Amino acid sequence: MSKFKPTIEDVGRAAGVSRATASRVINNAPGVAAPLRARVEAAIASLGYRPDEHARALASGRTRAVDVVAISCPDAGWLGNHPYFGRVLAGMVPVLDGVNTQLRLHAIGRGQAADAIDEIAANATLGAVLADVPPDLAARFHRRCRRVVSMVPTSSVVPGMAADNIGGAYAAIEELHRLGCRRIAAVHGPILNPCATERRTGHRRAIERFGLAELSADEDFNRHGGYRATQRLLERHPDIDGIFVACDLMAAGAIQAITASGRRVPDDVSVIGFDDSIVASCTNPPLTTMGLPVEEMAAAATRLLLDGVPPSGLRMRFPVKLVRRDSTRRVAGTAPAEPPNGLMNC
Amino acid sequence: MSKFKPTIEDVGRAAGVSRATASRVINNAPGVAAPLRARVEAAIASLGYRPDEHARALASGRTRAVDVVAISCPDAGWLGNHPYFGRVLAGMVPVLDGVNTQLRLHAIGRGQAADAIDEIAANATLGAVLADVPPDLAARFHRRCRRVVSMVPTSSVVPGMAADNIGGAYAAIEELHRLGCRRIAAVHGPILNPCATERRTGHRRAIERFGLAELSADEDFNRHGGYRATQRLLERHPDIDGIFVACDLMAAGAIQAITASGRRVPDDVSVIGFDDSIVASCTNPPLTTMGLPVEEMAAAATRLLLDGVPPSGLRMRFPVKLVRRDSTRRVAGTAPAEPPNGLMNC
DNA sequence: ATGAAAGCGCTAACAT
DNA sequence: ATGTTAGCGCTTTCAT
Repeated sequence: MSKFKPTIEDVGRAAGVSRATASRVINNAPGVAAPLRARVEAAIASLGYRPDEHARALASGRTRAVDVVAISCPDAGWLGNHPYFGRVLAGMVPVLDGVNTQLRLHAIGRGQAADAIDEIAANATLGAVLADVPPDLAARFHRRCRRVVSMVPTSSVVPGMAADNIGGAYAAIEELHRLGCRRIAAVHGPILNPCATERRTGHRRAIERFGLAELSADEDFNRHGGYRATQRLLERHPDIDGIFVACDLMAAGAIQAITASGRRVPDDVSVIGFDDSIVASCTNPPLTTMGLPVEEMAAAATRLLLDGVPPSGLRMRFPVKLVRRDSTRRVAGTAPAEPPNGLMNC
Repeated sequence: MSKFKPTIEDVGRAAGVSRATASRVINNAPGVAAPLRARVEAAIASLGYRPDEHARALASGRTRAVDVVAISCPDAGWLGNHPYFGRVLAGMVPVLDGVNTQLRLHAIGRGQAADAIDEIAANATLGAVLADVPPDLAARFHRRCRRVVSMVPTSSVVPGMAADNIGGAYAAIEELHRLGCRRIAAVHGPILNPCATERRTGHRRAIERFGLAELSADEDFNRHGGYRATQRLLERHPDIDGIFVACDLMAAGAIQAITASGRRVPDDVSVIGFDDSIVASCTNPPLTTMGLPVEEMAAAATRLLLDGVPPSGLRMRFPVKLVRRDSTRRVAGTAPAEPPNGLMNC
């Protein structure tokens, strides 16, 4: 493997054409005769030519980069600790691999969020994946730059990845009901959060369908919130026998609160979470949860950006599917989950 | 805020000097008279000049980038799911912020690891942070490129961030002993893993010091491994009353296994983990653990790379400190952990 | 110590 | 359809 790095000039020479023609082929621009194009492509292959991204960026004025933006809570280690972001990155990296595109990570604090959004939008090239950006800021970004896709349903004009949150929440309640639970409570996320809203809707539909009482509480999407909400719920309605919790982190807190109240999971209270993140297999008992294909969604979002400007209002739908572990009662005749009841790989 | 982006030419003109001089000031190269330097600096400030990284890279032949490399298990969603990597990134991002340096993320599979390492080393610019790279590959990287720092102690020539794994493990056993445990077992990580080795050493020293029997098992650093090891240990030594587990993920499995055996945590068996990652607060009961300052370590590693070539064999030491939650018995007179016994922010 | 000038590898007008 | 040429913004000799 030689040290020499071929330039477009070399390619042109090898193919017996000018630099410009080589450039056209590389960027598959129109206006190159088929035979020439073939020769250039052969030259590229045989030389192992790879365009220099810096020269390209300098000459054309545009860079190839995808931005990932997340609002970080300054007080917490959010970005770092929250299982969600790692999954988003994990989904993006493989699709960016080999397409000469840099991945820029932005963690912006709540305070200067609007300015940061403007700045990122102004410098965007291929576009941005919004990992956890509230609707108003997402819309703001979209107003300044169309090359953007949100990982969650948000302002209706902003292209977004739409997991079936409604169906997932409905299915969770349905499962609890099938398991025999009749006093089913729900721990929801923040009022303003779009995902939380959808999951709330699914829950509401299900309780209407099954004729259940509405027992619910709202809190922030974190373990502590889940703990508090569950504690409150249990005090107010001691006969609760099943809880749907709108995210795994909260569900971890819910299980702790149930245990602290002297009840057992799932014997006294069944719990279903949402996400299927790493924490789902680390709770005790391991958490039954509605699995979200976060990595796939992130990959799809990235591909969208790579392919051009995503059409405004686009929604890509993703299914949410039940992952049974041990925080829900087992119905007679059902095989127990594979011991030790979690992902084998974690 | 105008749309105009000043170039080095503008700076030169504003300062009444040539482009070359401006360039020298920008790169603080020697050979510029103090007064001129001051004028150029003033011009830069007033114009809000920011050098174009692409032009710079093209002209100089070098880019400003820091690589992060992690070995990913292909079968698992490792990079995405493992709480560790998110923390590493979270530590790096803030120090890279505003220094015009790109962060390249590499997740390489076990198979083509050596090739990938060579490739990354060949293209490294500011250098690489090795997040989870085994000693032989770390050494290989270092042989090809000195601009590298490992997040864990590894081959002795490779600069590394060294958490006090030995002291941490020792302190964990010490705590268990203080709490009254006398049949203390240890669940260790893989034989070849440097961190696991150090934690094993700390454990060994402590049991010698306290005159305890050596009850231990080795498994992979994941929940499943922790589960299996604990299960085995409990079968062989039913009188175990405390377990030190070499990482939080394993500890989550350990708690599950203890519960599954009909014992209670911490009443029958106390558990101490290692890392203080997100999962530590999500187990049930919340996990007492030895906290590792991963974000700080990653930040330090990044700064090292930014500052030049880290000296071979460098070790930066970081303390590991006990975080008390509820998986360890409470001694009489000790205040209970803050309810709900976890990080308030997660 | 400072400036002039030649590229870095590529794209994009403009010619042909 | 293809080639020629002029930069993109910067670093870096080489003169002065």
